[in-house]
Order: sequence, then structure tokens, then C-alpha cells
Amino acid sequence: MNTAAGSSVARRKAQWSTVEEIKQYILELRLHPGDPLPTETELCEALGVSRSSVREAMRTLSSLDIVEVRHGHGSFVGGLSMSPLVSGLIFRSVLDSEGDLRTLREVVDLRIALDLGTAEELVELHRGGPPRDDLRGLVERMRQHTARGEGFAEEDGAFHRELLAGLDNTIVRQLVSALWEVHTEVVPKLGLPPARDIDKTVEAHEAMLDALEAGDVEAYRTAVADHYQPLLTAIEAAVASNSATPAAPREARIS
Amino acid sequence: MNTAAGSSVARRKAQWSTVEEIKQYILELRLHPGDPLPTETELCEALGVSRSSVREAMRTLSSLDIVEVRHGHGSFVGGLSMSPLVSGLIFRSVLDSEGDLRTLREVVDLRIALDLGTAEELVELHRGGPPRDDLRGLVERMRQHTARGEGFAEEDGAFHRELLAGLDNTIVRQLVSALWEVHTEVVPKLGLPPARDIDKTVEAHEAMLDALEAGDVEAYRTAVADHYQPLLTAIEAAVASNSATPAAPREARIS
DNA sequence: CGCTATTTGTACGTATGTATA
DNA sequence: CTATACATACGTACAAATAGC
Repeated sequence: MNTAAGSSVARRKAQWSTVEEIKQYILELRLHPGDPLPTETELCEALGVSRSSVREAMRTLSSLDIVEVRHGHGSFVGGLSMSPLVSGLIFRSVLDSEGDLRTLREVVDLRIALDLGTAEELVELHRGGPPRDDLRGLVERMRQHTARGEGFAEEDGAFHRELLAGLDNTIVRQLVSALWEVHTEVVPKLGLPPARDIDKTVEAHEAMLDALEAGDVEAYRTAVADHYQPLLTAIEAAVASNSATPAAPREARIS
Repeated sequence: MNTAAGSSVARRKAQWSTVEEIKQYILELRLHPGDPLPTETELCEALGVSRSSVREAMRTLSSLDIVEVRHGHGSFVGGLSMSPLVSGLIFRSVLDSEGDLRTLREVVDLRIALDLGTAEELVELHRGGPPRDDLRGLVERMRQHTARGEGFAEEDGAFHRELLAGLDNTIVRQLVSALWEVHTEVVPKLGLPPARDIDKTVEAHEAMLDALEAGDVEAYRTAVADHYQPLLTAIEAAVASNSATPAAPREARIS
């Protein structure tokens, strides 16, 4: 009955459809991240498509972090994280690294906008609350690392993550973490040197903390701007030195 | 020599490797969005992997909008847009629609934070500039639609898009547009009713515009908050009515 | 520890729809 | 309209990882 390629009626656009059907399956069963999904074979006969089609659909959903697939174990509902955004922004940042580092600068500007935009709510949140000794400690460790000439990426990440911890908005927190991740992953890929006036960054962290505990929104906004200034000037400096060496496109390994 | 499955040395981890190699290919040739890529057959022999692996890799990159594949034509470098973020957030919003509409509310809060965080730069940008007659016209058309009892999604989207048009930050503009898209796509999917006090939203748009042209940052921030208030109360109302009908999980079409 | 069953990952061949020239 | 190039889908076989015995 069926030819080797299957009936011509049923294979109109299995690709797009399969992705949507698997999404519908998750929605209609009200599954949560981590819940198990049917095996690929089961999905094949349930949806009436070949295994290749199911696999490509699962790959699509997997790259969007809607499903997570573990080799030799099974497939599960994914974490619905910001990882696709991170991948895309990293690639985009490295791609336009030839010229003006535009994407990287825009990522920093977006981080600034988010810190400014959450300022009022964050200050309000800390009004009357206990002092943030945890953030104080992180700033102190930053200072120690700087004194030894070391970096403090770990503490910086923890600071910005913990800063927004009380914010009751998962997406904002995830987005801020994602943008921090983009920044810290891209900078070494491009071989950018760390900022010269790195001690100013430590002071700015402390100023943000002071303003937060003092309940001073305007001082907080100023401290945020000061905090990102070294990063922006480092990017500008890199652009200036890059424009001297235009960096012609290398030969591709694939010919 | 080679078995049907290929030499066991060359096929260690083709999956992960293939997407990275294709990304490297784009990076090393400094390709731009729209530039053509090798055909799948060429990529197969260049990377030494099978067609299936190349196809799955291309699917991954395609869903991240790093490559764009046109049926029967070829593959090209993608637009590097925010579409994966949109897909993920829409799915996430619909998934947790059972209870508190948490994701949808968080998306609105993120939009507020972005409008607040760009307020200062936006006001500064318009200082001394010409009045925004284009935005004025959009508000007027909103008012007309409201008088006829119609919606004004088109004008609303254009307003928020044009508002940030002068911002010299592509990522911020794309993110704001993406979040607007998430909101307008999710609301009908969940069957949420439009806000009651929709005329307040029109007034808030006008107030934002007034504050912008007056150079008053604080008034602009207040107008932004007023603008989103009807949306937030509509979400709260939907949550209240949802909690009455818990909406048990339906049967999945796939068994 | 090894064995086995289950499940995902890779490879290859082939047929077919689709867009371009 | 025909021809060509290309992506899409199916089926099958085998490799690799994981879990449980």
C-alpha cells in the first residue's frame, strides 16, 4: 500500500507540524520542566511521521530549551531558560567583532537600562529591610582580588545575581544573568584586555550598595552609570586599536 | 574499508561538533545575514558527516535564527533576531496559564523596566529636537479606534517601536519589539478579555509623549507606569476568575 | 563486575515536493 | 513547460550511552 516514502497525502509539511504537535502535547498535559516525554519511537507512531522528522523536531525544541534530551536515557520537558538568547547574542557579538564591537556595547547598554529600570522597585524593596551583608562581603572579596592583581568575575556575577534576588520576577533575573553571561563569555573570545581602572568598578559596586541601603534612588542610578563606565571605555579602546589592524578574513577550514 | 556506518574514528561526537563547525565557518568567513551558505551536500563532504547530522545541525541553527533555510533554494546566514526568545516566552506564558499567569505578568514588568531604564536617554535625545508628529498621529488614531469600540494593536505596536527608533541600540529595540509581540500573541491564546479602562491607555500614551517633548523625565516615568496599569489589572482580574475554575488538564491527543 | 534491554545518535539510500532558470 | 538543483521526508541498519539486573 504505502510506498517507501509514505503516502503522499500525509507528508505535506510534517516538519513544522511535528514541532507544534509536540508543544501541544506538553501544553495539554500541563507538564512541567523535568517531566518525562514519550520516546522517539512512541512519538513516531503517535504522530504518524518518521523518526527523522521526530528527531529534527526534537532538535528544534531542544535548541529552544523547550525539551531536554539525554542520550540513552530519554527526553524531558526543558528548563525554558534564556540559553537560546545567550547563544544568539554571543554569536552575534563575535560576528561583528571585526569593526565596532557594536553588539557587545549594546549588550552593556541593555544591562544599564535594566539596572536603571529596576532601581525604584529595588530601593523600595530594601527600605526598612536588613542590610545586605552578603553583598558587602562580595565587595570586600572583590577588593582583595584587585589588590592581588586578580580578576573577580565570580564575585561580580554573584553580586548582580544576588542584587536582584528579592525581585519576584524570574524573567528579569534570568535576563540579567543571561546578559552577564554573554558579556563574560564574549570578552575572552575577542581577547579584550580587562579594564584599566578596575578599582573604580569595585568602588561603584560599593556605591550602589550604599545608595540602596540609604534608600537614595538618584544616587543608585548614578552609581549604576559609574559601574559600567570602565566596561564601556574598555570597549571603545579596543575598537580604536582594532581599527588600526583591520583583521582581514581568515581562510575557512571548510573549502 | 569503511563499514556502512562509517569509520569509527571520525564519528565521535558529530552532533555537537557539526553546529560549532558551521558557526565557525560563518565566523571565519565574516559572513553577514543573507549571505549564502554551502549546500547540505557540500557541508556533508566538507565536515565528513552524514546528511542527517548536517540537517539536524542546520535545524538547530535555523531555530536560533543563525541560519535561514529556504526550501528548494538554499541556506543562508540568518537574521540573528530575537525570534527564539519570542517562541520560548510565548510557550512559557501559555504553559503556566493554569494558575497565576506569572510569566505574562513578568513580561509586562520587564517592558516597564525597559521603558523606565531608557527614559533618561530618550528624554535627552528629544531635547531640542522636533516634535514627534508621527507619534501624535498614532495616538489620534488610537483615540478614533477606541471611540468605535475597536482595538488598536497595530497603532500600539507602531508607537512603542517608533518611540525608541532614535535609540542607536538595535538590541534594546528588538527586545522591546519582541516583548510586545509576546504580549499580543499570548493574550488571544489565553482568551483574556481586553482591559476595561482602555481609554486610560490612550491618555497614557499621550502623557508619555507630552512628557517627552517637555523634557520632563519624572513625568515620563509616571506616564509609563500609568500606561501599563490597565494591562496589569486585566491580568489580575483574569487570575481571579481563573482561580474559580481550576481548569483540569485535558486529555492529550497523543496517547 | 559484566550482561542486557532501552533509548538516543549517526549513517546511508531513496523517493518526492519545491523553487529557480 | 521542461530541466535542474535543492530541501524534505521515509525507512532501515548500526553505534553509543544509560539504567537495571
